[in-house]
Amino acid sequence: MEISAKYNPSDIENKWYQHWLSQKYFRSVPDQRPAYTIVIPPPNVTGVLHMGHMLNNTIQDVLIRKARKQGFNACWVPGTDHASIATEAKVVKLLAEQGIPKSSLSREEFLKHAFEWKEKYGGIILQQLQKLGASCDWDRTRFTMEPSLYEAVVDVFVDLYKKGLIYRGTKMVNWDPAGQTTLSDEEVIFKETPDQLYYVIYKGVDFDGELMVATARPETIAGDVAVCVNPNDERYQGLIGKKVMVPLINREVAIIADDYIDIEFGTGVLKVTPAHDINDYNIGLKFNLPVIDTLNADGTISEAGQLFVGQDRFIARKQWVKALKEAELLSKQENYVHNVGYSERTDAVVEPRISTQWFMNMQDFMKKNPKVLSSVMDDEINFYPAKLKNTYRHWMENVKDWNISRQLWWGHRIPAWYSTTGEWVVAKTAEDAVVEFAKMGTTVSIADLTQDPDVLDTWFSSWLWPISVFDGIGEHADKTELNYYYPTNDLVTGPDILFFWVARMIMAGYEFEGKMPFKNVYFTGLIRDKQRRKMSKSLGNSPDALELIEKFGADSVRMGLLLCSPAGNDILFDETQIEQGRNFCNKIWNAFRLIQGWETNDGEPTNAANQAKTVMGSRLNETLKEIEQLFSEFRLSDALMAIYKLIWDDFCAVYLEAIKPPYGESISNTTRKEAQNLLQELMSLLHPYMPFISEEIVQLLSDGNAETLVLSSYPVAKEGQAEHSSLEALQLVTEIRNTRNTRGLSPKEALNLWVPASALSILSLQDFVEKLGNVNVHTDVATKPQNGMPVIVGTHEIWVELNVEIDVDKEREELEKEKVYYDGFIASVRKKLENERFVQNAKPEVVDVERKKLSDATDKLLIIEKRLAQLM
RNA sequence: GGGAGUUUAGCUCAGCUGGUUCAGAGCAUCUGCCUUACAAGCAGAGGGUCGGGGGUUCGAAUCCCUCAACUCCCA
Repeated sequence: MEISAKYNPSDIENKWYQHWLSQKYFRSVPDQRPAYTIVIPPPNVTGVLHMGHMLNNTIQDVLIRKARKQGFNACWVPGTDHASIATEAKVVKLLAEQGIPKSSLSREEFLKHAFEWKEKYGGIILQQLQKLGASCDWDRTRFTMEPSLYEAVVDVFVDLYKKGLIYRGTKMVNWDPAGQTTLSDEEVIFKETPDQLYYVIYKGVDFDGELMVATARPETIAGDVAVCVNPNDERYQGLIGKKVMVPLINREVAIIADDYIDIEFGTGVLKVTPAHDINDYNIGLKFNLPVIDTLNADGTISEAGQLFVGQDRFIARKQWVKALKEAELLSKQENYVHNVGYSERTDAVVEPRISTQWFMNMQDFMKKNPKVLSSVMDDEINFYPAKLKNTYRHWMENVKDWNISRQLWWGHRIPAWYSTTGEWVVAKTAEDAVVEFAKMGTTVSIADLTQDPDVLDTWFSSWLWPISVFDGIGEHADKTELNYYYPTNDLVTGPDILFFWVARMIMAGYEFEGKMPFKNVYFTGLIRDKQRRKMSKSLGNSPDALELIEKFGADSVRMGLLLCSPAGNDILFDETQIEQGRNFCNKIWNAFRLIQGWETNDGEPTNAANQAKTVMGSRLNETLKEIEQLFSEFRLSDALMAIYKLIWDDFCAVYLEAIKPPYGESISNTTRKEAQNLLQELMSLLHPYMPFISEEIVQLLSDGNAETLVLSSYPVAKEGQAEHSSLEALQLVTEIRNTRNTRGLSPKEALNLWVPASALSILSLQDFVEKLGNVNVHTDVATKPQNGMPVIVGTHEIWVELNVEIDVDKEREELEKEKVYYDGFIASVRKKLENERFVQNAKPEVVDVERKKLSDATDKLLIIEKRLAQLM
């Protein structure tokens, strides 16, 4: 059979994925085996696969595939998140393009459109994950708004309300004028923004003079209800209690004093606008000031704003500035950089706004669930990297009430019901609401009731995900599966949603299940480009994920991403990393080609082959142990590197070269079989990382009769196996090659080598060394020739015969250099050993090591000096 | 403004509680090879005052102080 010299992934990857699916290898149902569970961080229904998803899901796939092969009942639950605000915005935009304004639709009509949209686009990302090789149990695909998960969210709301942990209140909240909804504090992104600071003149009413107020927001002047100074500010001592005129609006307001005011900032005078700033709001409460809301929900000026009514706030700002200038009430303006809050979803500048919303009382919640914090701090839940524990604690200790209502239609509708008189109750259904009203002594009929129009924050459903995907929560909960799969094992996600999601899943886990939702959280880094910029659509620096898979194959992409991604570190993406993956695939492919291409004979294996087998077996065993250690620390990147080196260096460069028969000759059937078995084991080891090529090779090795690598058992290190060190033997081979290289000798010409009988570790691998170094080993040192040169390996003096003229001067020069080094080295070790304090204080092992260093170095120095003497 | 973290080879990163000839890996670079598995390859090699300064110690990349630069989180 002719095998292509290059590995071509695309056909192979599709073929195997379809096969795995059709055989239901990824399916998990509870049985007697221990479960190993991962729930996917549900991608947004509006999303398409990007680099971050690929990294994140590759890591999950590695973990779940390894667990599956290790005999766990591995269950990876996929699904999507309804992404309330982002999806609603998309649907609104799409409808607008069709000439349908949202306002022309009823809630039901709008939702019909939204669900159609979700059906059409919502699953794309999951299909894309299949290209990557994700071994999810697709039969378990869930969606945060499907009926049972929807019901769970409503039940949880009612439950928390009854427990007194949810309340309805009027507070200053974050308002997104583009999405026209409130946001939680976590959804506001603060960015340093260049702006202008305007110095506006407020004329005195009952005193001669004026006050200057520095503000970045002149368009809110109409909402001013006072100006405030610091009581200790000498400049304004006499003015406190007097009045000034609000510019252009001509409203008299009082000058009040509060030590909140920063004397240093601006002019030390603050205009108090309670409707549009949280600090002003607090001052307003303290001084019992009125609230004048000068903005509409969409960010335009309201009637109460008096001037420029209906204009957008930023246009109104310019108009205000112009008008102030014209009235000679603007003293100056200067550049000013400050932090401005932007909506995480729409990127609109967030407005502080007083509004009646639903909140979760986090202080009480945390008091009730101390494990939420302690489990992470005490490493019951492990964070990788652990440094994020600090961030977590800091947030938890300062946690604020969670605004959970959103003024949107796409989401879980809040189960609160209002009577015609404005009274309200929380109840799952209208029928229940009637009962609740009755308890309050109010008789209402269902027809009198209006349900709260708002929906819940998306994270108020996502936080249940590890429980709700197993239908383990809510009125119709069936805990059979939950009891088996929960707590889940690992969660893989980005640090950017530590608070949004990870923290809240932990909260939900303890509140509703009394148990942690997962044991380990692996935080991936962000993927950046080579210049350390974030990948973004606007920069256009994000490669198309599917194109990459198309071009290089999923295995290569997976490897390229993982090789450079220690936990928590950002990844600087560079296509050359993927090329490394591709090169590795090609290397494996060619190793396979070599083995398959050999003609076999019935003879015994050569000594070299037997020795190579010992060496390889030893390296494999060591690497298996190393990999288990690395996995236990979630060092997936290092584990992959260990496998890479095992295959490339130990298997290909050493083992295969050692067993390879001379050109045109056949190989012992036994040896070839051993090589095939080794390759199969290596592929099994690699499979979690590179599932496609490994499966292809293993099936080709067995003509398709091998058990699938998806399910076959993962290689296990043999305990107590005596490891055979090939270190000195391989070092000798390198020295021989180096000797050849520097003297321009052909690798084809065999050299004679004299090895002393004391060099046991080398002589035990004599044939192996002869094969790899192309040398003939002699042990009778007395017969060594004069025209040779010594090679020092460990403390052994090995002699190579050279049939070329030796450049004595150069030889001597090099030896002199080495002599200088060893002289210095010996001196430093001696100094250490002669230091009594060292010998007394250091651990005995350490002292012994130093003594060994001294004696080894002395031996080497002797060899060097002897050789130098010969060259004189 | 408050807090956390980072700084080791050209690049990306390992180096755990101070002590193996400890300064390492991969990639990149350089040299020599079209050796019939693989040039997407083979065989070798070079490269770092461990951010600066100070300290503790017999001994510091590792511990302490200080300065600098960068990153993230929170207000």
